[in-house]
Amino acid sequence: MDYTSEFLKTLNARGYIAQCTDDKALDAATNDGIITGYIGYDCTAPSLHVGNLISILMLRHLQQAGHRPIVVIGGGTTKVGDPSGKDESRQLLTQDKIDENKKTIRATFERFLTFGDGPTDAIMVDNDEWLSDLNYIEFLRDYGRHFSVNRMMSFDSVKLRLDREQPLSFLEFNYMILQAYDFLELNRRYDCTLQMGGSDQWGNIVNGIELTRRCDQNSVFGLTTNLLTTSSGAKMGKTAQGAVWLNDDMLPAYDYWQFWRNTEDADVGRFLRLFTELPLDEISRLEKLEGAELNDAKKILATEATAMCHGRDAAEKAEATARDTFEGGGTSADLPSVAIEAKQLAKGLGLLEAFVIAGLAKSNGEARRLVQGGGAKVNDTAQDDTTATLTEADVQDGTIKLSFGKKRHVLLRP
RNA sequence: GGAGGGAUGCCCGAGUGGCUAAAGGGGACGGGCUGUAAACCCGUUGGCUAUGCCUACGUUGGUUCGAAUCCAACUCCCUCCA
Repeated sequence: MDYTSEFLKTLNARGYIAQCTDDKALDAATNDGIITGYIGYDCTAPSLHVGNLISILMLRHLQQAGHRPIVVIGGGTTKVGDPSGKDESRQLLTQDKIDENKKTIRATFERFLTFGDGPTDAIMVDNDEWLSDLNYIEFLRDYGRHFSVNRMMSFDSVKLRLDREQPLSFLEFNYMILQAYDFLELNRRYDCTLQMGGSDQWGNIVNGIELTRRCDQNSVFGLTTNLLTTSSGAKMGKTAQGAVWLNDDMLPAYDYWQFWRNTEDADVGRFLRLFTELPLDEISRLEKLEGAELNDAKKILATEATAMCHGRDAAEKAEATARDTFEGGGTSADLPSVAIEAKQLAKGLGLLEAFVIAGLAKSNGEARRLVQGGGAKVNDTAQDDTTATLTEADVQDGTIKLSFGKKRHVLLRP
């Protein structure tokens, strides 16, 4: 449909929207004045990853369009565990671990949103505040009666698990009720009328909307985005090292830049619209580039996306480092580096061990296979001897450059 | 509570006394081709002080020269019955 509000027009033009519970009414509401919208994040890991990025950017667009975003940290719901999209119960996290994760996740949002006390300033709340104090019997009588088990069984998050004959604990079964209650509570506390999320959250969101209507007769909205996949259908956000984290102590800005730089051709336009804030006509020009020229668009994508997450300086530094490394064929002093002791070189550091110390290989065995497969380089020279050692003679300009394949490089600094 | 079925490497899944560090597939990684892309082709995919040693087929014991494979007990899951 054709939207009239700035918020929905932007999301639509940039390809964010998958489903909306009532897009006409939401369009009208966002035109009418400031609305408050929220997205919840469970703290199952110490950092969010690119899979969460779309939703974070939706909050950002919400704020830029003159509305108020709420970030809900799932301190309470994490204790239960969302069964959506998972085959098996996740291991339950300890309270300590949850608290720790909460702390490190918070920082990420400050890059993307403006927090404060103003009418459109973002706020962050933890659902542990209201969930942990619930009284079981009271909760069941007040809210549990609004949920039909028959209906709950039909939601994908539950149905998929049952169809695949995977166990679903009663604990997890309650997740959707708690998330629904979150929405009701946010509506009461902050007049929040919109919940957004990935399309896997559709069921949970709809439950919250219904609960709010049944309890308080308020009508609220849900809006979802498509889950992020590459054109070739692969789940996005995994690299050799694991997930693509947003916190730079989990993944350096250089590696984050590299992640975007390696985008598939077919995804460039889509990603530029979703993950950068370049004007749309500029994007349509970039995505029309063909062949090797498309690489220029990928560099812009990488730099813009990295700038938003790690700052413009870090992004440009990553770009320069990549240029030196890949196009200059040389070594940039800004590649990720690992310190080693001079003593180790004096007595000769095993080649395999060096790769492990650098964090490029998980074990000597992996390093050995790399050498045997012809993918190991020292100072850009291929290595074929698994028993070789590194000495002071290998130090060039104060470092030894180790390469794992063509793309992953680390400098050892004695 | 009863009856039956199941648990294998990152995932799926074959194996039902020695030839099994365990077929096959997926994923991942490396190489080739390219454009730091995709597709395709080739290779690798438990660890180590390495012509050997250690760990591994739910857990713990047992039988055997030898067990993922046979036996017992236990744990967990699934299906049906009550």
